[in-house]
Amino acid sequence: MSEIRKLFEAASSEAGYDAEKVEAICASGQREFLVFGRLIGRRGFGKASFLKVRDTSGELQLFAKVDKLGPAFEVLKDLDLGDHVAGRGSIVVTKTGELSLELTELRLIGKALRPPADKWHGLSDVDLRYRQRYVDMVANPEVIDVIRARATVLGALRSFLDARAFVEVETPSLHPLIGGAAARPFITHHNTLDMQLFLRIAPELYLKRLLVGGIERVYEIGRCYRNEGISTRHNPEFTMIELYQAYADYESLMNLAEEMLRFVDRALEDKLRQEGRAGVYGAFREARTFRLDEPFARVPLSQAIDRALERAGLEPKSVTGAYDVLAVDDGTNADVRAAGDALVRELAQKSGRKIDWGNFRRALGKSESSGEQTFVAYEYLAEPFLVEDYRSGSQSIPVFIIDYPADVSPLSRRKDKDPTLVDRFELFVDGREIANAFSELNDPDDQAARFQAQVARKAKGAEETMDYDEDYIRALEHGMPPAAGFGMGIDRLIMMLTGQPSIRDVIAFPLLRPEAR
RNA sequence: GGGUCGAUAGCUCAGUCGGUAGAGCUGCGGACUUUUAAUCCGUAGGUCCAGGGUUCGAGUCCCUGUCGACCCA
Repeated sequence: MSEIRKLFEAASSEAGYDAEKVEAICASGQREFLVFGRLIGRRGFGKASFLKVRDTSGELQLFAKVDKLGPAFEVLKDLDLGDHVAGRGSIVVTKTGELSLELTELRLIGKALRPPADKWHGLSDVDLRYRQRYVDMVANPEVIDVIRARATVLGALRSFLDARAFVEVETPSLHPLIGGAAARPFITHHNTLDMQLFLRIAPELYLKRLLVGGIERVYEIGRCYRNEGISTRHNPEFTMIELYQAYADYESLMNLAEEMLRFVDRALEDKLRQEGRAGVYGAFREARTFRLDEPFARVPLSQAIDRALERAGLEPKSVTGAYDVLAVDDGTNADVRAAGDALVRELAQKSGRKIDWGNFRRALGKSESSGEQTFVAYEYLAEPFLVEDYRSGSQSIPVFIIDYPADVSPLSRRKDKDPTLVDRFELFVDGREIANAFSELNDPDDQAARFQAQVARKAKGAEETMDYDEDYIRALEHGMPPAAGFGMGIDRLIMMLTGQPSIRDVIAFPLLRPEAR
């Protein structure tokens, strides 16, 4: 354990240094300490000097006096902010009440040639913060809190799953085919095999092969790559957890997901408390506008649409029954367009909510099936309002949207009672999607047909489609146990738990354009 | 892809009406033995994002581009 931390624990209480403890230490003869850390502040007084030193556990003031330090006092001349120093001395409390180490030894043990960021304003250039994270972290130590929180959360996820007999595996991230999600891949090449490869967009199909092989509970936490734009919610490489459980269905995974989020949050809180950083957890908690402690809502997608429309003051059927009138694309004939325009004018006037009708109609126009239309309706009519529609007190509660259209779910098992729907859910926390899960399709013929449909869409020019994976079909033909699978974006989870507004804040080195010269 | 804002010293920023490029911090030199952004004195530091245009004269006005932030899609 770091000496600074040890010293603080021995000599201070929550409020600050504890005079009695300091006395006790001095009396016990243990007042000598050796600390290492980075110099983050200094105030010089000629023959005396105050140095503020930080290590991973905290900050401590070193008090250098020429009469105690002797010739080593000269070291001060060469010290710059950012340097790493070693200081040995005995604890004292200064006139102003700050716990300090009165130095008998001082050594420069690591030199900083470049100055740190502005000591008062810090580093506020957002681009520079991400580009030179090492500068950012020194200037804004709360960045480290988030990185540490990330490690804690990953550890908690693992212990949660390990305790439930899940096996952690690592599957390939170089894929010969595109599969497991709807996204554009990064393309790369293997020289000796002279083979085109894709960086994985999801580990899904490999994990399900392991189900076929007999690992009944399996999960992977790993990097995935999607060749798409960058935003506050998207980084082209991101970390995902996927887990699969044989002889389970999506309902059991909803229970698991709820438990898992609460477990992880509690683990984060416990860890920070243990480390004496309860305030850090408090700040995370403070930044949240949602709560995890109440049962999550579970709402069928079509009901979510109806409910959102009702809350908007609209008769649900007036919209859900009129998709064909509302849809527009370049080929829409004038009469239909006029009827759609009239309907939207009427709806927009009645609606108590700002709905993006224009883009909703264009998305309907691009839809190729009624299932897609329903999904699009959900995206525009219900999803933007989840935070308003599902609340407890002043906070939103997480929502499982369940029973998606089969048309938008190429890997999910159809519902027994309604084959146009699938046993699937997406979990929204604070209005943001963080997880997607479903009962897995294990019928090789149905899967083959859905791969075919994907290939056909690609032939028509669609970009985010999967390839036909023959080996995966062959695996299913060997018999995959009925199973349910769950995928969650780790980065978004961390954002949510730590209250960070941008995915870049939870990724140490987000992808950036090359530095301008 | 669209909109808004921005880019000036190592860092954070100011720069009026178009007329010699500024401050604080940092750095460097000096004073100072209990400071909390220490203080005080001195000093150094510039491709004003790039290119073009208007003008006697452009950090400032105009155009184009690059990069970034935020919002929207």
